[in-house]
Amino acid sequence: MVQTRYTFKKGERLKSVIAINRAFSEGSKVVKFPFLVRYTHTTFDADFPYQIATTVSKRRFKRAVDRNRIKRLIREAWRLEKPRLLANWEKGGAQHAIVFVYIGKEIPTFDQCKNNICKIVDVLIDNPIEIPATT
RNA sequence: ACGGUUGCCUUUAUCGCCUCACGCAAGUGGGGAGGAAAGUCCGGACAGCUCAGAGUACCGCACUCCUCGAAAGGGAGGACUAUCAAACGUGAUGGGACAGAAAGUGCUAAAGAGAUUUAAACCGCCGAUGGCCUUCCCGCGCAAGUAGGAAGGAACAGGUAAGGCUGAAAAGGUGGAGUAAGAGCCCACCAGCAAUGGAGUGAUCCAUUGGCUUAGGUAAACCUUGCGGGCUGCAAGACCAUGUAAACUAGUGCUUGAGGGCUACUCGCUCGAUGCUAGAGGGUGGGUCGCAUUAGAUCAAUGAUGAAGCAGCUCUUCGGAGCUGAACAGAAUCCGGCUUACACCGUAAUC
Repeated sequence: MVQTRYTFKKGERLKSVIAINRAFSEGSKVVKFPFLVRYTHTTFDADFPYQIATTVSKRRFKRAVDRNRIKRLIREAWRLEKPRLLANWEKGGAQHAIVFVYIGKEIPTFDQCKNNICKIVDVLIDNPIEIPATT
C-alpha cells in the first residue's frame, strides 16, 4: 500500500444487530463530548479491521435532515482519521465493532467532529482492545 | 389575499459514497432528492384473502349540474347567512358536514304564569246572559214581604286567550272591522305551508288559488332517508436458503368430523387428520423478487475541504477587506388530488 487510502466502503458499516447489542451491553466506553463511543471485539466476513455504526437520537433532533447531516459528518471524520489505526493491521487480524453515539444538542461543525474523532482515535491506539479467548 | 417559480448561483480541484454499463483486473464513462420528498387526509393502480357471494351490523358521503380513471379534487350555478353600499328593484365581497325536526325518542340551563296537546290552572280583561246585593219607580198587601221595571255594585256561575316584566322560541306579523271583553271570527297587505300552472337539465325561481284545525332549537344526540363501500395493505405478497424435535407430557378429534379459512356476526362456500389445544423445551431470525422509462437502497447513497467568478450586505485610508449565498425540509412500490411549512417574484388592498 504505497499511498494512504481514505475509503469508507460498504463492508465497513456495522449492520449486525447482535454485534451492536454486544457493543452496548459488554463493550468498552469512551466519552469525548459530544460523542459517546462503544466498541467491542467481534468477527465478520469483510476484510476490514473495524465496522462502525452511527446513531443520533430522534428525541434530540426532530428532523431527519439534521440527523442525516450529523451522521455524514461523523462518517467523514472517521474516514479521514481511520488510517492511523490501520498501520499494523493485516488481513485476518482482529476485528472490532464501534458505535458512535452523538449526545450533543446542536449540530456540530466539521472541525469539531474531526478534532473529537481524532482524540477518540488516540484513545483507541493507546488502549488496544483485549481479545477474549475464543473457546 | 390571489397567482407564478426545478425553489438561490456558476465553474473547478482533491478525497469519498450509492448505482448502471464496459473490462480478467486496475480502472474508465453515465446517473444520483423535493415542491412540498412532509402530514398520511381522500382516490386509484397493484397484491393476497376462494369465485369476491347473500343478509345484518358497521363505516363513509349528503343543495344542483358538469368534469376527471376516481375521490371529500376542479369548474359553474342555486338557496341561506354576515358585512358593506344602497334605498326597496337590488349590487359587491366573504362564509360552510346547506338531506330530514310535519316518523319516533331524548335533551332544552337561567329567566318566566307557562317550554311542547303549557291550556284554561295563575295574574289580568269582561261579566252582555243567569243568579246575588243596594237604591229608586210602579202594582198588591195593615205589615213583614213580593211580581215587574230602571240605575248602580260585587265578581257567584260563566265568557275570553288580546295583555302578563321572561326568553333563541310563547301558537303567524301589522293595521282595520267587530265585541260585554275578545279571538284568522271577518277584511287588507306581508310571511310561511300546500296544490296547480309556467321557466330551468337541475338545485330553484315566478304567478294563481286554498285553508291557516298541524307549533322553537338541537340530527357535530339517538335516529330516518338516499347513495356508496367485501376485508387487509408492499411489514401486501412470491420464491430461495439456513436450522431444529415428524421427538416428550396431558387433553381432544378422525366423515355422526376437532379445528382452520373467507368479514365483526348469521348464512353459504371451502380446506380438513403425520390434526388441534395446552405445557415444558429445541431451532431460525439470512437473501432474491415485488422495486421503478436515467435517483434508488435494504440499517438504508446523494458528503467533506479548498479555489475562481457572480450576486447581496457592511466597513473603507477608495487600493480593497470582511461576511453571506439561504428558508422549509431528506426519496423507500408507484400515480392523481388535498392540506400544512417556507423563500423569491408579480398583482391587489390596508396601515
